[in-house]
Amino acid sequence: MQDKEITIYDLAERLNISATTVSRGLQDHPAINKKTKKRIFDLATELGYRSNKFASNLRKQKTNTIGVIVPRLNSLFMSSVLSGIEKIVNNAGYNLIISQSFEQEAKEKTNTTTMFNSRVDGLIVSLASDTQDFSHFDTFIKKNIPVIFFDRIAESIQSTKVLIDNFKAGYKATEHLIEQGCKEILHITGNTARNVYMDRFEGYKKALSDHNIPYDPTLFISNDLTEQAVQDSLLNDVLKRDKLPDGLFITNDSSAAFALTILKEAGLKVPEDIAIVGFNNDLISKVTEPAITTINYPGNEMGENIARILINHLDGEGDLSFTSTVILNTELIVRASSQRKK
Amino acid sequence: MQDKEITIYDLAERLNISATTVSRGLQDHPAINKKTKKRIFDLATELGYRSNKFASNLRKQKTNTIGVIVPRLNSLFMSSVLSGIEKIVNNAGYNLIISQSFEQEAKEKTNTTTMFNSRVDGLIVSLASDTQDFSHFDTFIKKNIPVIFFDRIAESIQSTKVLIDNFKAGYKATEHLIEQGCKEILHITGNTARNVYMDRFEGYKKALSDHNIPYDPTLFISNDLTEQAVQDSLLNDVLKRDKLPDGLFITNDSSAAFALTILKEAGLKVPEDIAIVGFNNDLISKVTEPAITTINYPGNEMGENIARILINHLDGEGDLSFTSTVILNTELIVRASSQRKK
DNA sequence: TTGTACGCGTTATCAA
DNA sequence: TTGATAACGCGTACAA
Repeated sequence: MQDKEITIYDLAERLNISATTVSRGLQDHPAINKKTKKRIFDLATELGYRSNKFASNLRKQKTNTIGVIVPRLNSLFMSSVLSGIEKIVNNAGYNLIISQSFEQEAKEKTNTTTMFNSRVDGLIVSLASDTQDFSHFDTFIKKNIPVIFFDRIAESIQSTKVLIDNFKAGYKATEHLIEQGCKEILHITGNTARNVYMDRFEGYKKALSDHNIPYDPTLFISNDLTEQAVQDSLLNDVLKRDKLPDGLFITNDSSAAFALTILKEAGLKVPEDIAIVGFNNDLISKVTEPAITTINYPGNEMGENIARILINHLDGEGDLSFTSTVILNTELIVRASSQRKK
Repeated sequence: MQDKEITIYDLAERLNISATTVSRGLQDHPAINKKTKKRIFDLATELGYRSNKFASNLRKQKTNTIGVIVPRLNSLFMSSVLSGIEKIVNNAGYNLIISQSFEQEAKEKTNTTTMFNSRVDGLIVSLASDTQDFSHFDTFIKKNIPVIFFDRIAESIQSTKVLIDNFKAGYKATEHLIEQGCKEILHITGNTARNVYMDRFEGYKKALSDHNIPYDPTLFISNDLTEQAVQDSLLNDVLKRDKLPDGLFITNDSSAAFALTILKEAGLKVPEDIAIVGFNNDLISKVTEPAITTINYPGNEMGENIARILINHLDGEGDLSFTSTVILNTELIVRASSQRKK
């Protein structure tokens, strides 16, 4: 420690005014003389004063910190969301604490507790894929600390939710495959306990029925979408069948890329033998051979929306409509992996 | 707010002891009777007591928070590093504040200031690619707040650094291409003001000279490694040359994947016409056609190392050796994009 | 082994 | 428009 930390008392002493006035001046309090304010600010910058957040937090009982818990950071979608959140939240003077659940309920619970103990003013969560029990959020709800869920939400929790229309996206993806002439569309997806996967699945089924294609349960596979799981499902099951599917709708781009690799190795031609649609518009979908048709997720926009809602709430506005649901639009991006017709 | 927040005074009152004893008991102070401790802990859990970090921080003049500034979150490497850091840091009772510079010096400066004002106990930084001036870290150094640089470091700053041996990695990658019969090896990389790119470049040159291949400056291209830049360099320059290179060492996997796509579209065969080696072992390198040979970066290990060093320092140990440099090993992962010989 | 008393830096309250 | 004072919850020197 070289220079001692400057406090409002130091400023007050030098300016021959009270610490109260300094505090008010620093906060641009309307009742303070403009000249006094200027003197305060000038000296503050001169001496390198910085407000002590802990004293302030202690006094105000507020932390100006927002917690974020996500399953994983390593997707373009997640980092776009975070980027959006961070932008808004920073401008509003809040800090961000980020942690990952690595798709595990246990880690999610621990993280939630940590956030609680850090007294975040608000929490933003995208659920781990295997979270079944939501009691770890009860402490927040009890204390009226706002929790916003996004993307992977819990239907049963009363709280604001921000997500895309997964049903519509699933519908669009499936309909696109049908329009490309696919009749036997395989759907590989995650745990349907999670809304995102369930809704996409429902969209898939609706598109089939709207086009008079009967739903075939053997064409539905639910696993954890890891490389291993996708490989298992394809090699040990699908590729051993007598009748192979001619379309694949798989609900994330990395998995789509794995699937593509495996199918090509098995000698299938994409899109001629099997057309593929992924989900997320991650970088990876652009560089495979062929590039993968996918659903574009508005990550940044979603992040900004989440942050705005939360901050409005924290700043005391918009309190009434707090248990709302915001649904964002998605867009189908057609690439070579599914184009069989011009 | 439903339940009022419990403080050590509440506990003290109920147990008919002083707040001091409660405070000590909670901290497992040796001088406190075991039975008293037990009574304190039991009541604390019963009432849902949680320590107020702000009061504690205020009192201790320590925040138990560590700041991390990285260029971007969206690579497997970065999320592995963060994951490693988070693990160690959490176990040691610290919190993590993460922010992204998006490769911009200005944003990096702002983030640094925010971290400073949040009074982080330590800072972990990987520099933005265009950062030239490091004065924003001076405030930390002046106040003796430890700053650890990793991966993208600043040679000129006196402080602990954790990184891989980029020189060796560059050497290995290049040598591998030479062994596969390449003679005209194109090297596309980032801003060589940054150590990671400069060192890989030096490794590249050394490998060439050790194998008696003269260094050809026209085979060296430095850009920002974005999709656009890679495309420009290849389409508007390299592919128009009379003599095409027969090897490409490009220092990140996304760029390698872009390059691969572009070269294939231009009618070149990989690895027959041109063999490719990337860098990072990101997911993307596994799913391209062909899969890309790359350098595996020990992200997790790096993260854990960084965190351990920092925490040891903060806890008062290892103070002497604080300006050390830790270098981790890398490994070449050979895939189809470079294999021309068996 | 336990308790008293004070201070960390800020802000809310009340008074001037 | 400004000031005096107390309080936020905790940790610690000193005392017992």
